[in-house]
Amino acid sequence: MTIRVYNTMTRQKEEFVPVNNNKVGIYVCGPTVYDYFHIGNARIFIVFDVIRRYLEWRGYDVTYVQNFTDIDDKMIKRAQELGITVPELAERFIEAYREDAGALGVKKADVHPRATQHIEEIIQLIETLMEKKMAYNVDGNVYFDTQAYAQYGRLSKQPLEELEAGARVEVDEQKKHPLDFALWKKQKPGEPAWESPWGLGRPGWHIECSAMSMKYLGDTIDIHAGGPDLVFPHHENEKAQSEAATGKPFAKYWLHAGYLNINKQKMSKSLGNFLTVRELGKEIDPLVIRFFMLSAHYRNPINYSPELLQQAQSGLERLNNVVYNLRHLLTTLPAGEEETSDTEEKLQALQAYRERFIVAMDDDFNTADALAVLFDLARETNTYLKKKEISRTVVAQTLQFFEEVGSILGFFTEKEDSELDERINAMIAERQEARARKDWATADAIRDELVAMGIILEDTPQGVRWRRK
RNA sequence: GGCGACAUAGCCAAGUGGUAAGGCAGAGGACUGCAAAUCCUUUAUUCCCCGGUUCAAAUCCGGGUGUCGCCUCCA
Repeated sequence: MTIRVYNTMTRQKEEFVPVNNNKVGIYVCGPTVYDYFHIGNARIFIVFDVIRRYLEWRGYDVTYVQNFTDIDDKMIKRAQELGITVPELAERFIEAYREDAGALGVKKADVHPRATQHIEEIIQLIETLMEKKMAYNVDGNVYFDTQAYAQYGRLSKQPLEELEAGARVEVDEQKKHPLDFALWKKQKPGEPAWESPWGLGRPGWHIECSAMSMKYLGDTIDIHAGGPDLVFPHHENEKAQSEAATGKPFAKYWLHAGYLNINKQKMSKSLGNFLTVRELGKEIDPLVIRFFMLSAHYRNPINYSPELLQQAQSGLERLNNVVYNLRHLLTTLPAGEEETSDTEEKLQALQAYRERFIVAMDDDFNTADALAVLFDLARETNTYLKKKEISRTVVAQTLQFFEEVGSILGFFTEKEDSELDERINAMIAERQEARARKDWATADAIRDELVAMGIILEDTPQGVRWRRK
């Protein structure tokens, strides 16, 4: 079986074949660290985190790079507003990124390069472009010459004439062509700047990704990913400058997720209609946000509303419950019941679920379909757990499967907090005694007390089970 | 003006030629001391509309309508 991915470049699904055998290089355009990121940004981090984990699970040796843009106009402006330096600003929000992304279950990238730590590489790349006459310097500002690169516009499928006609960009008299973009920006008074062959200045936005991508992943990477609004001009420009410099394809597959909308409008900083993970995470388990994102295909637009998040929470709880139940049963099921008459049949059924999961994910990472497979298995498992004879082997392997796919999707990790367990168990024992003598009032009082502590009790044929929240 | 995406039940959502997955919510039932969790039943003769191709279309083609996005910093 092979994985198929939708490539923005060709506008169709293609068979996924890495450039170098088993090695896969992925570069995802990361955040500009001038503020907390919002749930629209979060979608990108989550979606490509899952794609990364899935490729790893499928046996690829993945190197995952996600940058931090720590110098640009917005950084400078925000630092001034807050009365701190640009590096201080960057530090603050990189730390915030780590916390928020971590809460969402997003793994750290193998490398999180920062633009300001790669000025040398950026300058070298610009020099290469100057030597090749693909860039020109006007009084300390260096621009990429889009007219010198024949393929410009191919990624975004934008005819050059139309881009020009529709351009509402303010005319920069220095540029030879309106579409030309800055590789190096001359320092303005009070701005951070670095030495360069063209004088003091700072890198343009697009060039940092090219330079860092090449440094960590080579001239041609397998997957270059980002938000849909990066297709043009950011990725188009990255592609142009990179390929102009190396003469090689920059990325084999271009992946772009869909928007996260709110009230049917794109959520964005500039529209001011955004909701940060930091804020929302106070009201709801951030993993619910993650589940919500994965409940639709990553390329489709999804609309945010509190009601939909509520739906997602219910759905995730259903899956969490079956995993809780399996874990609980594994601790209470007596030894010596490894197999029952239908063990073989159940294990085969489990194998079929595994295959369905793979088919779904192989098809352009269809997490919505993959979750449906888990819901089907959840129903079958719940039914099985009501039976008189339960095979320990089936329980263990079903749990193992849930935990395995959980490690791809980012769910079902066991939370440990043993310090409370003892007290909870004592209260449960006390309640059981009350129940034994049919003292329902005491039993219910203890249960209410536990609920107040965030513990939910369930009386099951296999004993009392408790879980958090 | 150019380019593009999307339109499936009350809500969310998969499905790209073979006769509508899954989740949430609702209703009824089972289980339970009561709950919780769970299970069963139930909710689209139909996939925005109109044509066409085909034995067969939600799926392909043409036209239309609607919503959104990109073309400017944005994930």
